[in-house]
Amino acid sequence: MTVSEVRYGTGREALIRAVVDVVAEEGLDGLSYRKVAQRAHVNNTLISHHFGSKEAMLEAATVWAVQRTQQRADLTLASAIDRDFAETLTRIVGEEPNLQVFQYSMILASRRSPELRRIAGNLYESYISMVQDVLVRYGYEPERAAARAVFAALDGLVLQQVTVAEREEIVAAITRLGSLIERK
Amino acid sequence: MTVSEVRYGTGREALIRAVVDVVAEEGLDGLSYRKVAQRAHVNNTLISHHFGSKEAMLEAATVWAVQRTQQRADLTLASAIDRDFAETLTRIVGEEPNLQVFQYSMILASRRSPELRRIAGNLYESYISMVQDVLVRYGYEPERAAARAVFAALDGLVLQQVTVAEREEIVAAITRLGSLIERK
DNA sequence: TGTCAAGCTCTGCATCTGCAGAGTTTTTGC
DNA sequence: GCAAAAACTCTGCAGATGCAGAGCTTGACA
Repeated sequence: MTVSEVRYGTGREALIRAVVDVVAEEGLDGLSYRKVAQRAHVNNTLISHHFGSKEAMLEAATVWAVQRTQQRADLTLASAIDRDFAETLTRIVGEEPNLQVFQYSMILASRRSPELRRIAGNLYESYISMVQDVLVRYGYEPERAAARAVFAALDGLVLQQVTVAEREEIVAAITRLGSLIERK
Repeated sequence: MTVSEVRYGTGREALIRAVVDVVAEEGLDGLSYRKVAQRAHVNNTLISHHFGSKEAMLEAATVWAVQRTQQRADLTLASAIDRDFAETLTRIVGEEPNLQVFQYSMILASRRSPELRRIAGNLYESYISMVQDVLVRYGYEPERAAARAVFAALDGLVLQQVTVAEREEIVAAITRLGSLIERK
């Protein structure tokens, strides 16, 4: 029996990380047991062992990605949407773009999966709450619509960053967003 | 030979429409020649005949979707980001959600395809220009950063509409966005 | 040290996939 | 009306896929 390249007992997490990378780089259409396993340096049937099905594997990877993103969001926590914040957010996104791309893929996939929809809905609500806190510091009443709109702007700009735009363009847009919402 | 259910000569467009629907409903991972052909009511090998490959079929569908979206965007053209605009935009999105979902899928896929990246980049730039025109009417200088940010907010809100949020929430957020950017 | 459960690999298979090549049908243009 | 091109269908196939079932390895615990 071939000895696995990962430490015994760490295969599950290696698979999850591999899922995120493969999906981000090759899309959900490029995802297969063999590709994930190769990336994780384990045997592909370990996927069935740990997750049972492809769908369950994706759900587990989504939960992992969400947790990881929220840890990193805590590092980004802002009291203002200014240039510092823009530089920090785009730097963090740029360090691990696959994490974001994977999540956008799963957001879209949530249309076909009640469980993913629940996870995605909760994730977005938590982000909207964080933005709402920031808006309160800007002097706004705590209201959902404004927070949702501002969060959507950040979400949309991150989507542009990982797809068609340059980081500097996103830094400028986020900074400008901050000045747009300043109470005058 | 089985008689096709679509009028002779219209198979190509039927396939393209079917691609958009299948991708939106089942993801790129759920896309196959047989599924698309079944949806289009033609024989699956007509795909090879018209497009040559799966990738080329997706590019053709993207071009079609972009053109169709831009026609519909012209119907949405706003002089203001207000409640009327919000109702119209969300209504149009709600009438044909698959078109939007397909495009988000292809935006993500553009990371892996120079041609898709070019198409997506152009599409986004044209939208940002439209938003810039609106901002000029609001009394803003013609500058890219603000337009990009406001377009991103609309893009992010449409993404939420087709995934995790209710239409009324999006209407409220777009309306609120309008008031946030009003010069005071 | 031995046992058992969890982690892991190997073998195998039914089904699906993209698409090649040949043949049929419809349209176009002279 | 006929020939050629475009549109379309049928048959077939090599390769890929998810995952079942059996067996091997490692770690935990008594």
